[in-house]
Amino acid sequence: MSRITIADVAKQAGVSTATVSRVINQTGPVAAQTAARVRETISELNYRPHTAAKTLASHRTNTIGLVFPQISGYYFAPLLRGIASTAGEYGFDLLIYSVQEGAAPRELDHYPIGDQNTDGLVVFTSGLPEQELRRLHQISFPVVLIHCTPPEGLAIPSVTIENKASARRLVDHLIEIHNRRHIAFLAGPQAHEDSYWREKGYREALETHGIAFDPELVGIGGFNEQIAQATVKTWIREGVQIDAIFAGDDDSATGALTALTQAGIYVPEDVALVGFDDIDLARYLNPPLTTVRAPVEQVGREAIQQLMHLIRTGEADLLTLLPTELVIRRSCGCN
Amino acid sequence: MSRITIADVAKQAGVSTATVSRVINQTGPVAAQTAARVRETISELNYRPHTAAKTLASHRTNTIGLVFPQISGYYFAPLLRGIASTAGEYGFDLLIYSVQEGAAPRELDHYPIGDQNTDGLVVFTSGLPEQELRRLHQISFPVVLIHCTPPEGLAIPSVTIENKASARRLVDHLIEIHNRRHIAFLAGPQAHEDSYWREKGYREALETHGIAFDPELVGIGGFNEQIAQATVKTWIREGVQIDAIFAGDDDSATGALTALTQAGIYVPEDVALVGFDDIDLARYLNPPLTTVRAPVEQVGREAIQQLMHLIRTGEADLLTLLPTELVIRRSCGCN
DNA sequence: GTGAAAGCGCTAACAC
DNA sequence: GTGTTAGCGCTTTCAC
Repeated sequence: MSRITIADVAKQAGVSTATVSRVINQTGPVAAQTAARVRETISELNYRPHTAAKTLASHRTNTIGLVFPQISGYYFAPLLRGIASTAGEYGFDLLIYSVQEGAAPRELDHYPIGDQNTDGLVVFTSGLPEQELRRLHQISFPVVLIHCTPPEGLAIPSVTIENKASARRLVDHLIEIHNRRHIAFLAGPQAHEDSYWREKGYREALETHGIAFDPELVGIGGFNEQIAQATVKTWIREGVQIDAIFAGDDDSATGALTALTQAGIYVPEDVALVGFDDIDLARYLNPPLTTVRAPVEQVGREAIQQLMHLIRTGEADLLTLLPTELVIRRSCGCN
Repeated sequence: MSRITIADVAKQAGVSTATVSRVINQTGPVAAQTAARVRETISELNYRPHTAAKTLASHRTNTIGLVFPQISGYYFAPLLRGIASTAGEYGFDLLIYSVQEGAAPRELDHYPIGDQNTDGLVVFTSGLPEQELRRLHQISFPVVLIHCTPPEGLAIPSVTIENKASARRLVDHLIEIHNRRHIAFLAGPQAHEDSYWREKGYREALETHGIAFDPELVGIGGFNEQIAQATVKTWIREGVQIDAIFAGDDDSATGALTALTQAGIYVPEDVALVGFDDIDLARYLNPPLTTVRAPVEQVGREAIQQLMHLIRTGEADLLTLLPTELVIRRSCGCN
């Protein structure tokens, strides 16, 4: 049962392998009649071109790679959906590699994904160490970053969402509509870019409204329910004066809500609460959570589009910022 | 900037390409000293073997393929995590293909994933049409199915979860502990295997307890919140007598809960409610939902393990059934 | 323990 | 419009 090759097809159809190749790839002219005969033979023989041979000969893998630090979180599925479907539309296959959680870091000289087996890479947040990123950049290998700024001096295109502006609008809303002045912020993990910009928006909103920034009111949320809950508990115990909480993401908002509720503090009457992300759960919380929605799937689509552009032309937009949208529910005090 | 090849390494290290290949793949004996020199040269030159060339020469892709009907749902991320991490542990790359939703069906003779570019496939539910499955089976290509029984006559290994037994235990619980006798079932989509077995478990529980099966009490849930809500609304309007609902999945349970609550019917006092899946939301519902938890990530791990076995030995277990676990909360009447 | 050389299945000049 | 053929970069006998 040895594999059927292009030579078999050529022989059976009474043409050369070059002609078969031409009809398959629609490269170069072939007489309509010949083409028809070849196509017939192909399906008769149930022939399928061997991907590796094609790649080796053409220097194109027709595959794009996706590197993920870990497969989890509410945004994973929609993001991958955007990426997979767009890649498919361009006729590209998708190779994915997710860094093993807690696994030993890969030896430098053997990442399973890269220029050896893809035409370009989409890298999510800190999926790849700076060194590998530099190497790829140096050999002009197409890479697009998602939710991540390139390291110093590397002009790598990136696509991400508008964090600052919507964080700011959210806090503006708290101040202007609901008259809150003592607004706490639950920060995400250290060095997390999304968290950084959300905090930035928070600070700008305060400043604009002449409210002094109080470092005491910035706590560790860790983009995590338990951590946020503990932090808010501490605030309550210590009697920190707060009339609103901007949680860095909806997970920490969920934890904050639990801490508040357990302490008999009413949301939004005593303390208004807002989050970021609009996870499924947000609308089921009690009260339903006011938050910000990001176009996650579209981030994936856009990343692939930029990557395709980069592969084809060598150029792409250095920064693509996708707009986010306020989702007003009841936890801020509305309704 | 032409690519560094094995020949460059060989030359620089003063050996033949065969020797370099041997140290890279640890195939065949090499003097320790020679090996060291070669390794040094490799990292000096920053050499990376070209995947396609390797594949072409060795007839092994070292890649496994994953076919998905669509990227969504609560189980997607953990399932993929199980698959990706296990594949990685075996040193395999992961190529994924998800059928475009609403896209025209692929031409028969060109699936982007298959024997041309992978060593084996994991297929989720109805990811691949029967015809392609038959073709692959015929050429003895390794395939493992997830959450899906192979078509008639094809002995393809599959791994899935215990639906029937836990559905039955759930309904037993409703009958024995909470004394319910008029238990409705919200079925999933037509021909959905999980739904089929869950209903089977439901029927068995009824039968065991001498409760006649009443077709009136089986409604369309569609594994969907809206559909389930509409169905339950209809039941209420028509005055169907019900003291419990077994929703085929948690999404339909959520819809059922909304319909019940809106009609002023108390859960669990008037009508007990149970679901299946244990989605994140389940514990946040009011009351928290009693349901069944499936080891989703482990399904992925197991599928890859079976596939690896199949690739290596040509054999695998025809059916792997992973146990599920009752998660008792308050919507059934407990506590 | 090591090297020479024949492919693996395809593409892409180039010639006709 | 079509055929010939030289690689693509690697693995793998087979000698030595």
